[in-house]
Amino acid sequence: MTEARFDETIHAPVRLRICGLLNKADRLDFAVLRDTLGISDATLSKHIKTLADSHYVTISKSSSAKRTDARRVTWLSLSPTGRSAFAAHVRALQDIADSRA
Amino acid sequence: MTEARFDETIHAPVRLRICGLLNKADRLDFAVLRDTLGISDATLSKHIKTLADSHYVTISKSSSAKRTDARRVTWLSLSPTGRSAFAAHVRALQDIADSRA
DNA sequence: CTTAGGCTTGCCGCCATGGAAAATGACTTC
DNA sequence: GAAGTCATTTTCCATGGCGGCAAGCCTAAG
Repeated sequence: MTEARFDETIHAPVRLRICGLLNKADRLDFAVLRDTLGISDATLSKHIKTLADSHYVTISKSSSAKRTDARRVTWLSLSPTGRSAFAAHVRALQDIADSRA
Repeated sequence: MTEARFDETIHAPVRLRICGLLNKADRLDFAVLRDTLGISDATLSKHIKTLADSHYVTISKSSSAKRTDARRVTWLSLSPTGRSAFAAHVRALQDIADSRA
């Protein structure tokens, strides 16, 4: 069981939600995430970059099928490292909520 | 049972910890809280003000006992409103952790 | 009146955040 | 293969939070 560890990078509201969503889904499409969060392309892109720089999120772009209307999709997912960090952060939050920290 | 409600004011790391601590203890001395959090007087004072402005925290200063070494103490505590808000915020965090939000 | 303790405020630098708009990159099309 | 599209990414810029130092205040004690 991972140690509780408060993570400033994850704590920011938008990034916390991103991690929560990615933690449940195996992966999510950039556009879907952006709409779910109700933020702009630019904003999501920057938060994803922040998380990717910490190796918490991985990005993979579908080369797309040859045929016309096949959208190009950017898939986002939490890396194992990201899952651990998120779990540790959640634990830190629980400790705070219970006033154990 | 209160609704889950994400509260930006409470979410800031230092304030989240302040609320967590005050939520458990009935009230805490300014100095103790400052040392527990490991921050400066100024910083704690400003965060407390922020919370007080939202009516989450109440401040009461002991007039002190007449006798000499009786320290003047500033007691801080979570108001009922503050407790509800904190509980609601914690619930919002749980929802995010479980990806229900 | 002067001190001293203890919180509060003003000041200032620094970094985070968000969106609009310009810039990219990777296909499609003609 | 030049031009167009679409889906992000970056740049630019304005706004606002945060922290500490130092000065200010207030209250109680000399």
